[in-house]
Amino acid sequence: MGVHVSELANIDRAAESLGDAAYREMKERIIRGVYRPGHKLTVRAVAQDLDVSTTPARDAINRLASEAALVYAGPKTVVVPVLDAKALQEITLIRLALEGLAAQQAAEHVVPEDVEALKILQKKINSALDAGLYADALWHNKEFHFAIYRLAQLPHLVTMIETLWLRIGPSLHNLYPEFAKERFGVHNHEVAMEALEDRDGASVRAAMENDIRDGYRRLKRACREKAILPVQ
Amino acid sequence: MGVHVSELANIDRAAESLGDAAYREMKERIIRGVYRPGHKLTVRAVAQDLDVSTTPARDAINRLASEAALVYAGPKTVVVPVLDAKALQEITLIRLALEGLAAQQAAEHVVPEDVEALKILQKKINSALDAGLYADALWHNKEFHFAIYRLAQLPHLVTMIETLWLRIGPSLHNLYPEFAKERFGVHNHEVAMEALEDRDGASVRAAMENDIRDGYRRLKRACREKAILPVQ
DNA sequence: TTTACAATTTTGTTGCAACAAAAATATCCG
DNA sequence: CGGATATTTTTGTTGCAACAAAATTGTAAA
Repeated sequence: MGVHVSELANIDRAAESLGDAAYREMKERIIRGVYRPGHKLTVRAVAQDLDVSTTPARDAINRLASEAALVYAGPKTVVVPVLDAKALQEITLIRLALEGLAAQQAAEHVVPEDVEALKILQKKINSALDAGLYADALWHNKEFHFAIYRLAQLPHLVTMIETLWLRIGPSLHNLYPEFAKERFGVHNHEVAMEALEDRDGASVRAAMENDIRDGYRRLKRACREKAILPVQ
Repeated sequence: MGVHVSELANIDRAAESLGDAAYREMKERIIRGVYRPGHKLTVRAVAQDLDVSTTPARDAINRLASEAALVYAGPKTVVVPVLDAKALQEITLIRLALEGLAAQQAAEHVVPEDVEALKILQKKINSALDAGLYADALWHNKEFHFAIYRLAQLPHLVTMIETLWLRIGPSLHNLYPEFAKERFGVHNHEVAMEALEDRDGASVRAAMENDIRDGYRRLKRACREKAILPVQ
């Protein structure tokens, strides 16, 4: 078995197995929109992409499929999921419950420094929108949300929310710039930060729930106007 | 042509692979308490138990670990999770959010035949308790809960709830018969069924939330009184 | 041209051996 | 005997070849 150059990037991850690294890399690519909805993934193609053998590639694909970040489209075909209205609605319902809970609990542990960090993240979102870098804006938006959710100090909950974002993430990239142009969530984010400063859990929850609902409406509208066609 | 996520339930997947079968079998054993909390699982031991090679055994272990149904207790050791107070509290919080949502939505789709089926399940719970078959009572209790949750017709949600039950399941078996003796949930279940007959979502949710909270209290108390020591 | 069917290629799965890291055991020296 | 060190065993990981099933391509007859 060969030693790979990827060790240059992360020295301290020597303990991580190739399968775990492949999983992380694939997850990142899915979230960042490298693989578009409908894209078919094969063990050997992924292995070649990541420069590993079939075993770690298969490990990564299976793990992502078991989290529903990838879905089975046939007996021997795994694809990046294509969101339809029904799935979008269900995932939004679950997101409201879980992210609402995380947002509310965040108020229990927040300290002023956390809000400062959030303000910096919000600035990054705004800058990315100004520059038209919509993929970056989406990324920073994700960072903003999870910075809040992590404050709740409920690791299981954060992990579960991540799997939900993984399921809708790919479809977001088919929708910008139309989606991002409307300055998603700026107001809701401001309200959430103010509520965090007041340690007002109910208001934090309300703000984040509004953000999720606003995103849902835009996404639903965009899905109607512009059919999301799978690639390949 | 891409496949939409909600269609996945309708697509019957081809013959089950050995890895999937191993996963199912291991999951069943964990839920039924064959492997107790703290039990260490090795690839080769599982392979021998299930009479398959190491590859499907490793697939099953990795998948269960990625769902947190098994946890890493060291660099090279996967064990059945031992519940501590903090984890129990967090999972209960998430259960309240998710199972509450499922219970409420169940009222939107319930038909009288569903309630009849629930009454039969409740009878099975009572019979098992009468006979002192506590493991059976736990099993039927699980069936009762999920029969309600499935009514919500939200497959993603049901899957997520299942992973939560998988995390606390093993520890339940360390607690009965003390745990089961108190006739868990009989009253709450009755209330839930009446609310379902009235299609009163808020009341179904309240009943199931009460059931979860009652279980949580008993579990917490039992954990305090009787330390759950890992086996081996 | 179209359709049915055979040949070929692609692809996921499975078992297994080699390897390295960790754990367990044995050994030796004070 | 005690503790440190060397040795052996256990164990997860990785790469790979063989296999069967599915998808694709090629081919020929109508």
